[in-house]
Amino acid sequence: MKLLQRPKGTRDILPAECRSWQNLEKFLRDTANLYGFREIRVPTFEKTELFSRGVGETTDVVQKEMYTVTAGNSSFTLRPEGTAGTIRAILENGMLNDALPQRVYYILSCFRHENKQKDRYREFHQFGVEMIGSPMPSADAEIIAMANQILSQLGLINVSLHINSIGCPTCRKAYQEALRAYFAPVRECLCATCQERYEKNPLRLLDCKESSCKKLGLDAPIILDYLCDECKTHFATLKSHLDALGIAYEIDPKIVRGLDYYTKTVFEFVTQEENPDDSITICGGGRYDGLIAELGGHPTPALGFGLGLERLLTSLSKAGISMSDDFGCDLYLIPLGDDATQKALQLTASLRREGISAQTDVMGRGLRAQMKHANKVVARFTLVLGDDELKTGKATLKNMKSGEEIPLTLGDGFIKTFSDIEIADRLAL
RNA sequence: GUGGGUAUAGCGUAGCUGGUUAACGCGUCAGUUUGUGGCACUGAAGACCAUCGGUUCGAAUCCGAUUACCCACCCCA
Repeated sequence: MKLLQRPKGTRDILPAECRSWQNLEKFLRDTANLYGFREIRVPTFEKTELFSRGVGETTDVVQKEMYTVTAGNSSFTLRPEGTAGTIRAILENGMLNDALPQRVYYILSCFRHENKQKDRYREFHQFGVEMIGSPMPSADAEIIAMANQILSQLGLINVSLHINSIGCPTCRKAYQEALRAYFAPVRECLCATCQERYEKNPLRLLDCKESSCKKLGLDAPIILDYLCDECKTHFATLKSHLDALGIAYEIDPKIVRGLDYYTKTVFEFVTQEENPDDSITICGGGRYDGLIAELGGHPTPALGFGLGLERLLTSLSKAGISMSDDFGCDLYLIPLGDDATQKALQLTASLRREGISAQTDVMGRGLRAQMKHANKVVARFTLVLGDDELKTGKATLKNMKSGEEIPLTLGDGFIKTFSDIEIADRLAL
């Protein structure tokens, strides 16, 4: 029985749901193309060190959520996110020697060994884009605009864009000191985890859900006041670009992001819920100007975002937006008897060769049951193939939607005739 | 890793304080007289009541452990 149990935190995406995935993926690919992004496909696993260096040794993702295996003398890890491997591939293949910026996108699954909870899986799917080579705020604006277009074009109204700048290493250091100075007097009053945060990552002190800690943090210094001139200008220009694009945003000094490689701009698209604690991030990203140098490339600015497909799909269905569609077949052939069955096999084969989706009985059902089944699989037309039809070569095509019956002759012109009728019917919709 | 909840046919559920063949809806399959679906009606198949152990004359029902899932913390997509 254990055999029939999938690993914790994984999901089966069944045929009914796959239509939604396919449609969503197609939409994402098309949008990526509009913005000039080309697809890149990278390995599912990489050398472990790529992630510990790229994502950051101190992050939770690296410290306790990686699926790591040792094979031979090497350690490999299933990708916990898409950026590190993508950047590795771009550097390894010398893509930065080509015209900049490089724009790539990917649809892949990521793996994190953490506890399953609402909208979190151990294998989850992500659509991501990376733009490499531009230090300009206009690049930030384009990336954000793209994510924004995706969400709004899908009809997702109740998401809001939160942006922040976490500065460059220089100004972030100054800010961390300021935060420590601010919290130092009340340090004893913080919750246990915040005590740790004080030491390890003061930025996260502002992210605590404990109401007592929230209160203590109300008047805390915010990073935007500590940005260096360059970062400050960058952020201001980005805001003006977003205004010009008519993209609404909210400045949220609390966005920190869990991956170490971010610099300057960070942003999240978050669902709006009645209870703010129920809101969930469906898309997150930002600038990571230091990552490429960290991985051994020439210092090159870059940025991107990741969009969680599971989360996007649940948000869509919550909003009553369906990505699925009716999927059936164009013609269902209903053979009666052995001779007719063989004839139906031949006919469906040639119909399919002409690009017409055709099905026929493979269950040995009777007429009535076959009609029911044709209805079940959403056949647009049915055609009964019995002794009479085989003998006379005359048959009746039935439009399952309208009930209309159209006489036609089997034989050489049959497929062409059917094709014309089918196309006319499709256009009439 | 910590705390709370749930666990009954493919899916969604009922089964009250333990008592003979575990119920219902959806779905599946077959029929409703002869070659035409969607509706309706009739019937059938399908469950060792998560697993293991305990209490008891007797457990889906009570107790314990295990596992899985859900929710919260942490963190994130």
